[in-house]
This record gives sequence, C-alpha cells and structure tokens, in this order.
Amino acid sequence: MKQQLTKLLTQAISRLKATDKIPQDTPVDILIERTRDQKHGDFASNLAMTLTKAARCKPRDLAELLIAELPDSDLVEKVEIAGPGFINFYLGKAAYYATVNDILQQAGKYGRSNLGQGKTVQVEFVSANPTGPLHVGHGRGAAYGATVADLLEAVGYKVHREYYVNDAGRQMDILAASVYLRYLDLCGENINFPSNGYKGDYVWDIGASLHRKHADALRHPIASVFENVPADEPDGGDKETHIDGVIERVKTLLSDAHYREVFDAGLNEILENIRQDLKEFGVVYDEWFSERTLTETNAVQQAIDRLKASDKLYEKKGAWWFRSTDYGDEKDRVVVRDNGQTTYFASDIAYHMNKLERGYERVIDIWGADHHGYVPRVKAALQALGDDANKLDVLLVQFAILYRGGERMQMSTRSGEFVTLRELRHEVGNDAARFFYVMRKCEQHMDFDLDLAKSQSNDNPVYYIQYAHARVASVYRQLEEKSLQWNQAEGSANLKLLGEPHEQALMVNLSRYPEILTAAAINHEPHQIAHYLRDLANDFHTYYNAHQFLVDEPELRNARLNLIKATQQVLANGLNLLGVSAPDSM
RNA sequence: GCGCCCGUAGCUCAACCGGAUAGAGCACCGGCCUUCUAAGCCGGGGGUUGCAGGUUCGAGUCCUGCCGGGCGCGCCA
Repeated sequence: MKQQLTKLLTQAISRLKATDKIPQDTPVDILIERTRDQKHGDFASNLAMTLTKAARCKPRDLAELLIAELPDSDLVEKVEIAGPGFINFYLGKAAYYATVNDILQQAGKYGRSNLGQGKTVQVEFVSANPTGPLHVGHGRGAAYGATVADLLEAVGYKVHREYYVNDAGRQMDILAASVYLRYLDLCGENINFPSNGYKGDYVWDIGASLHRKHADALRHPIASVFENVPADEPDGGDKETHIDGVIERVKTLLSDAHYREVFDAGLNEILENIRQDLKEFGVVYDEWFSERTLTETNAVQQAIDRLKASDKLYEKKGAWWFRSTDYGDEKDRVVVRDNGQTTYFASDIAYHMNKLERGYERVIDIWGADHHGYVPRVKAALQALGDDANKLDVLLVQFAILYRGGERMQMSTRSGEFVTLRELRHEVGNDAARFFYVMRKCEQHMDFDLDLAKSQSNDNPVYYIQYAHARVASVYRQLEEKSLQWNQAEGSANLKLLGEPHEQALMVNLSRYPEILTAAAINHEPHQIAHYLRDLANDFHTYYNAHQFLVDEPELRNARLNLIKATQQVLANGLNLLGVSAPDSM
C-alpha cells in the first residue's frame, strides 16, 4: 500500500516540477508513514513540510498544490491537509478487503518479498568457544541470530548460516588439560586441580568416557605432570603460568596422537552437545567452520603474507604488528607473537578474508557486546587487504543478565557455575525462551528474571499470541461440530459485511504485516515482529469477545471466517519467523 | 583516563531514515463466563523521556557538556 501511495505522490511532484512550482533540481525523498491516530487517516506524508524551503512556499499551501496534482486512485477515498502541513490519506474499505483475500491466497508467503533480490548474505552467530555448554548469554545470540537470518531470507536474501568453531588456541588446550586431569583422577591419581582449569561437571564426563575407552593406557604419574610447573595461585603463584605449565607437561608426556585424542574428545563431545542444544532450540546451521582448518590450509599464513607484502605489518620486540591505527583503531595489534605463534586475531583476519572470498555480497557477524572493541580492528584488516569493509556488518548483542531470587547469577564458564541454555529451555520452554530473547532490541541490556519467567509463565506474551492462534482453530472445530462448512468464496464475496470497528481495526493491522516484516528485516530488529504480533493478537481477542463468529446468516458467517482465518495465518507466519510454534489448541 | 552501548510510568520495555495528544505488558483498583477456550475482554489511576544547553516549522530521537549504569581497553580467546 505504501508503495502505491508513493507512486501517486511521485507523479504529483513531477507535475509540479513541470510547471516550475518546484525547482526542477529539487531532490525529493518521499516518506509515507502509518498514522498513529485513526483521526489522521491511514497514511500520512510530511512531504510538503520537507519541501517548504525549496518551493519557497508555506507547507500547507504546498500541500494543497500537491493534492491538486494527485492522480485519482480507487485505493484512496479522501485526502486531507492537517496540522502543520501533513498530507493525510484515507483509504477506501476495498483496500482492506483485498488484504484479507491476499492473505488467504498467499498463505505462508504473505508478507514475504523479494527486496533482497537473491543477494547472498552470510550470518555468523553464537560461535561460542567449544569449552563448555552454551549458557543463557549465548541463548540470546542464538535466538537473535537465527531470527535475523530468517527475516533476511523472508525478504528475498539468500542466507548462509554459519558457526565459527574456535577449535584452536589456548582455551582449547586448557580444556584438554582439564579433561586429562579428570581422567587421571579416575585412574586413581590424586589431583590438585588447577584454579584456572575448567571445573564443570561435563569435564568429568568427558574424562570418564576417555577412561572407559582407554582404561589406564594414557596414565602418567601425577608428580610427573606437575614436574617443574610453576605454583598455582593458592600457593602464591600465578594461575595463568601454572596452567600453561601444566599444558606443556601434558603435551610432553603424551604422544602427539594421544594429546590430539584427549583434545578432540573434549572438542567433539562439547561441540556435539552445542549442536544438539541449538537444534532443539530450532537453530540450525548451513556450516560449522573450523578455525583449525585455517591454519591447516595455510590461510592464516597467506593472510599474514599479504599484509606483509603491502607493508601493513611491522616488527617490534620480536612480534609482528598490524598497523590498524592507520584505519582508525586505537592501537596497532599483534598478529604474530614473539614466540612465533599467530594470535586469534590473525585467524580472524584469515576467516573474514575467507568469507569475502567465498563471494558473499553481505556478511553479518553477531557478537556479544563485550567484543565491541574488536570491531575496528577486523574492519581495518579487511580494508588493509583491499576488501570492502562496508560489506561487513557487526551486530552487537548486549548481555542477558540472569536473576534468580533477586540475585544476579554468575555466568563464568570456567567456574562451571552458570545456567545453561538447556536448563533455561527446560525451565521456561523453547517457545517462551525464543520469544523472550527477541522481544527487546539487541542493544538493550536484558534482565532475565528466572523466577518471573517460571512462576508467571501464563502471563508470558508468547502464550497470549499462541492463544489467539489456537482460538481460531477452535472456532473451526466448533464449526465442524455444528455440521457447518466454511465457504471461502462466499466469505470473500461478502467481506463488505465486515463493517464493525473491531473488524476494521483487525484488517488495518493485518495489512501492516508486510511493512513490519520488511522493516524488521532490513533493520535487523526481530522485536518489531514480536510487538506487532502482540498487537495483532490483542485485536483478535477484542474482536472475539465482542462478536460471535458462527452466526446464522451464512454470508456474514463466512466473511468472518475469512477474516479470522487470515488473522490466524498472519499470526502463524510471524510466530514461525520467530521460531515459535503456533499450536491449534492450548 | 579513553572508547562503545544504555538511561522513557512503581517494574520490564515500545515509539517506523526527526512528525501530530510519548504507548503496551506486569503490578494496583473496579466490572464481564447459560453463548465459538476467562491463558480472554472492558474501564481506571499513573510521565518535566537522567540534567543543562544547542540545531529547526517540529526533538524521546540529531549535536555539545555533565550525571548515573553496563561493557571493553593483553604478544588471552
């Protein structure tokens, strides 16, 4: 509808330009908005006000000129000037009857578009280190990322969903060492577990499966594992150097193959756990991209060489630094340490280079907000490599802070004291969790009160929306029990009988859905869908209470059945985009 | 100290590239089940949009400076 009105205004403008009422070269950006208040009609444009200066004319006078040049349209019933110079459009009822028919015809496709024209976009999200189960913080990234991806797909982009697996680096070595120590414990060794190791129960489990498979074959005396290792923190030492020392010893004692086996036991079990967890949450990926393959295929070295060749790196104190300050970063960043090892950042440069080499026209990274300082250096690297950094969008998701009993809960993976995503899902359900996570803008901090979500789950807006969907299904069950049938054609022919204010309001809201979906997709704002659905459900419940649908007159009955079927369809479409089920009974 | 995000009703949040009288839910008060599911509906009270300036026809929204909260500032990942 917006598009059609825009077309009308465009024609009016060009006619005014032709008569020099408006200078020919005036740039015109037509903005049409839904009105907030029915008194102002259905749509409004501020065009006359924005063109005031160029036309040297009062807004209201200009608005009058515009309206005079507006072509006729059967869509528009009335046009008025209001306030400081708004042009208000009042649509004829036929426009809304058409909406109901559209919805029933297009069904699951209603609201979708081809705005993206099949352009490829990669969405990378969650990408949590496989050092432990996903916690509730990751859950927000998962729900948000999955929905953003689905939204983009709904408006015509070709979407590739990807999880970047950090299966290399020090954190993974710490995990491997932790697993090995738990294994030794099960072999009967007496372990003083490092304060910086991973202490979660899942590490015990992995150690146990290792022990089931190898029995004592990988066992070494604990004394040799801690031989010459610097003291741990409780003993007056440093926990970082202590754990690094332990890792060194474990690597020395075990053969490469055995170390790799311990390492992979941890990695694979945790990754499988994450994969399953996300799948149950309705989050699936096209690709799990391994950081390790970047090293193995020499991609990291190639990226470094490329930067070196164009003088974007320099050597200082034995390390190689990237000149990210040349691109606006706060300081230069190390890519190769003085010990010869490449940094995580080096892998990330190679990874992002790889993303663009794969030909995506747009790349979206969804990160936790704590990584925001990282954005400038990644964009800097892309620029330095001669890529277009504007192809990359980094969306930062603020933390979800979990409260239980009014107390803020710790979410440290290392300590093993955290609420997992799985626990949350089991506690409040997948639907509620998915919905809650995307109810707020991603840059909003989120307070997630577990007690509230659990004890008052009936007040959860997701049930309110699902209930509206189920109620429609129930009406159709009643219809069947009364041995009546829904005649859609008859309903369609009698939509003009839907003159009640509740019916009008419902139809107006149904017609908004495509606009909401478009806006939510291009702005990466799933919460717009969530709020819209709440609104639509409200319109339906109000209507439901005010009027009987299964009336005796078949014309009116079928018209109403068409309307509520259309409503149910839009509710289902929206819920589906959010990864929330649309049940037929509750 | 520097950088990024946030500050809107008692609480949690909306407000469509700046638009008309800033809106919902929860909580609170009062009504509605003999009729398609009361997980619902109707009505009510609730606001100096953190503070102070600025930009303009118009500012919750943009700019500057403060105040308050979160996060980040490693040859960790």
